[in-house]
Amino acid sequence: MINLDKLKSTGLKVTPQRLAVIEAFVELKNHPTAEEIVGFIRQKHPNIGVGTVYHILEIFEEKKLIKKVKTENGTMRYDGLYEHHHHLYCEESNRIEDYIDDELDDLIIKYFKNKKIENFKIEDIKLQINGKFID
Amino acid sequence: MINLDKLKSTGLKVTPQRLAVIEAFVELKNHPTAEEIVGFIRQKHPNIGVGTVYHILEIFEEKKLIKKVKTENGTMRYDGLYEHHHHLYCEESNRIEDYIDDELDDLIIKYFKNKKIENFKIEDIKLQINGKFID
DNA sequence: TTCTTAAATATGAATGATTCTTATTTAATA
DNA sequence: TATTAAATAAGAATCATTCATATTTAAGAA
Repeated sequence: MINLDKLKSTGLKVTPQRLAVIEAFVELKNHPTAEEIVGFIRQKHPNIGVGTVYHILEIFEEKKLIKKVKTENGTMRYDGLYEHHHHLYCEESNRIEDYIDDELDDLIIKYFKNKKIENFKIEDIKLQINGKFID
Repeated sequence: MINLDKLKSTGLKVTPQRLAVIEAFVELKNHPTAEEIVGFIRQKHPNIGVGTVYHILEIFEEKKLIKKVKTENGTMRYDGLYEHHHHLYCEESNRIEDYIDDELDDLIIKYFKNKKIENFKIEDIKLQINGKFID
């Protein structure tokens, strides 16, 4: 998950707005949209600009601190976890959770060691696991 | 792949515009955007409305004739193949190809028969296979 | 500490894909 | 052939995102 140290290690300037975006990722669960992040931050910093947040998110993505998550309806959501992982989706509730499973990754890697896809060189495989959360 | 018979079997009206959208799916490869579909159709039917195409695509999706494909940059693309399948993506060229692999599906289903995900009931699993096309 | 400067931010206008509204037309059927 | 619900064309409206610009600021240098 994104944090201050990771931000510092990129060489980017540490600004109150960037700290606020990081805080938003820590506090907000479920892969927030840009608007949700702005809403969260405005509780404490009412003057943050929407454009600024979009800009910060873009920069953070470039620096591999966060990932964009495309959703069914088109609006972007953002994931504070950059490292390789999969997603659990519930279309009903719109909830998204990260799913990490090294054993599964191994299984799939092994599978594609034997069975090549013609005309395609695989670099990365992500699973979109659709279903329902039970709680 | 979508075709006239499938359209008829939904009970929807068969209109020239809908036939043209079906033709666009058959002719255009690589999961076209709404704009690309409009462009293709306008070669023969210059007066088709953009809103009409969006409306047809929405209806077709509801009736399970096509699928929406979300892309990295946000604009929707459409897939004339509805049946369960995976996608090969190349971020460089923006090309998307369908990938069908029953053996792989079996493997994954078996895996999740043993290893349940806590608090989640799986309904469907799709793979996003990122890499490069070689031709 | 103060200065310097490139980088970051706020603001609001612009864009572009998609949706909506409304009047008109048409496919299907009786 | 007449009827009618559904489909379409046209263009306005929306909404997320991007862009342009003037202002401010973080971080390193002096």
